[in-house]
Amino acid sequence: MANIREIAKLAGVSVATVSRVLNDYPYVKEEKRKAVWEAVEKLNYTKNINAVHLAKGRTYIVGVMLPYVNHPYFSAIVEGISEEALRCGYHLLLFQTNYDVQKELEALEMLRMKQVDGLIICSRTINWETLEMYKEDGPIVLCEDAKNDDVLSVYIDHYEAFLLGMNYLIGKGHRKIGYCIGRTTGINSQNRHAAYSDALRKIDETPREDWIFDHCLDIDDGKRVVNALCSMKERPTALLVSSDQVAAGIVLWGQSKGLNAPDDLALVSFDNHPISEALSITTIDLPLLLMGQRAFQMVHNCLITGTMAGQAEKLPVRLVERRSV
Amino acid sequence: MANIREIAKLAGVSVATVSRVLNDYPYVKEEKRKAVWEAVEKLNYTKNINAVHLAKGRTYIVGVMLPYVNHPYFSAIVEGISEEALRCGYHLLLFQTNYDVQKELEALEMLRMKQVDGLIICSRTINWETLEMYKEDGPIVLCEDAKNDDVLSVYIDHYEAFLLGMNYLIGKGHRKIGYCIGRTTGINSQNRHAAYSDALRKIDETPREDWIFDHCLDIDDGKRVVNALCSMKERPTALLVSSDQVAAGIVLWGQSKGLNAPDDLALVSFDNHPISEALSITTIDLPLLLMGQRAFQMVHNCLITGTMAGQAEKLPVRLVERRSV
DNA sequence: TATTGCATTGAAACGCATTTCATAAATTAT
DNA sequence: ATAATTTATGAAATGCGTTTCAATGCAATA
Repeated sequence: MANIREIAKLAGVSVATVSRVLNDYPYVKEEKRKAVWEAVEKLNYTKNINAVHLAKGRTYIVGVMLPYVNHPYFSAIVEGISEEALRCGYHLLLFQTNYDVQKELEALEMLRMKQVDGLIICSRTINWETLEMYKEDGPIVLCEDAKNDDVLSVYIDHYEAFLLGMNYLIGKGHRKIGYCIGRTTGINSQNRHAAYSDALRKIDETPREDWIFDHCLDIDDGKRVVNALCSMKERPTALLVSSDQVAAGIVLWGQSKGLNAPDDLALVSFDNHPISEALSITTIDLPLLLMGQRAFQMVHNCLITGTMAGQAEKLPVRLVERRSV
Repeated sequence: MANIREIAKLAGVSVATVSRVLNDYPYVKEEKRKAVWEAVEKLNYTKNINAVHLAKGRTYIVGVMLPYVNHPYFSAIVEGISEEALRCGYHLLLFQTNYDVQKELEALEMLRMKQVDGLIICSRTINWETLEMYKEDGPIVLCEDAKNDDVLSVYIDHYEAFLLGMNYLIGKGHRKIGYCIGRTTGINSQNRHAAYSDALRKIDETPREDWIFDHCLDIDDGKRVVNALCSMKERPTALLVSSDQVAAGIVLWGQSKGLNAPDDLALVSFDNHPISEALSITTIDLPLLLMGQRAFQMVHNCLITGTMAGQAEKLPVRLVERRSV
């Protein structure tokens, strides 16, 4: 593979001039410019981008840390990030973690090693203190409530969103309410649990452990929830479900068990994925695409301005009334 | 940021020795090893990975070219790739193309520039000849039928799969059959159309243009198809649908229009996504996760053995009978 | 004791593009 | 016509880790 020095020699100019031509800088005579392009053509030259990265100290790559990709929640965020990245000439490096702290650390190390110019964290397990150790290494944007102003974040206030759902159900007369969630750890989940408890406390009800369904991510999990509900002596009259996918599973598997929404079980879920519309599920719209877009914009903004002032942006949610309540 | 030379100076050894320690090579006295680690600690040293990439001529990154990520079909493939990549210590760089040739070329250029060690193409628009120009630059694996032995591919024989679906419907007595597809260009789509035509010809039916629904990707598109069907004087009795998502949309939106499966419209779709089970849709299982895994393994195999012998691996499909026919 | 061989270690070359600094030539301004 | 700019161009430094090659030291075999 030819390098820039060979081009310089063949074109009869210096490497600096070749670099100028290649990067479209002014102050190069037209004839030399032509000579360089001809040499490039003749030797079939292509830049070694790793040398460029080394010299520039930049890669124009942003890392995306997430537990997994094949879930609508995360792929929607990634789509948003990707859209913006594309527009700005950046690429995305995926760090799939499965919530493994070791893998999360690896992603952070990659920021330090300059593999990526910035990092977007869609979800995490790693603690706050560890995260802070990498603040100097490049912009990090969290897609969750940072509760902390010295880091960048774009987030959905899941306390508020859950409260919105709870109050809606309570307003419809429900008092025996449970919920489904992807995992119980994680800041989003904790916020949601707090909203759940607080809302119940207001109507003098106590949270019931057995009405909280963990590990609910996909349609299949709805089946599990339906089965569990069917074998309960006392069951909730309503569920708040953290994902439309799970709610869809509950609706569909519920039908086959004679557990119909909204009469036997009212449902309010989250995302406003097309599936919720098709199934007439009342849902709380989450601007996931927008969250991804804003996250990238924040990283990008830091990169071009050089400032890293912490800022947190809360995105609005909206209840979409349909027929599952 | 400290570099390897400063570490060497502080530890009182040569840079070669530092490199040996850092990379865990033998033949370094224990005391020097310790001195190096201490210097690393003291100066808070981290490798600049771009220098490593430049020196090694490898990045341990594999590129993934796809039109978009937020569709279950592609996110399943990416999940498979990612799983294997993780196991082998590789990372994934996303090239989202939206089927734009310019963007596809960019991904290929990144292979040439050594940004990535290999490339997996999930779907493409770019033509065969262009693709071949990058063969020398590193392993490229196609996730579609290459019909050509001098490139690597893992694929689902969509001709065969579509034929399987068609014959199943025909066996059930259907003769007026249409189909839904994501796009009409693309090799997979062409194969499917060929199977459709061939199957109809066998029973002396002619393909009907207005029973072929293009741009069908998501649940929403099912709505469009239902609306179109409802306003037809003569409508098909069965549809082959290239994605479970679309089939789900057709089933659900069909219900609200009094168009019920299987009586008013029989459906056979593809993927065997959980949603098809929940809706009892007869589907043809596509091993997407496996396809992703095998694709990565092929790239990886080329990288470690250095051989690039073209090979094509066909993955099996399987009809899952349920109640939409 | 002479010799083969492994353990250790460092100097220097290598991968390659970007960028700064100094210089020279060509214009424009005074 | 002279000073002040602007245009053009190359040498050399810079970013930084890996790897090869030669050399030295020390132990084991002949």
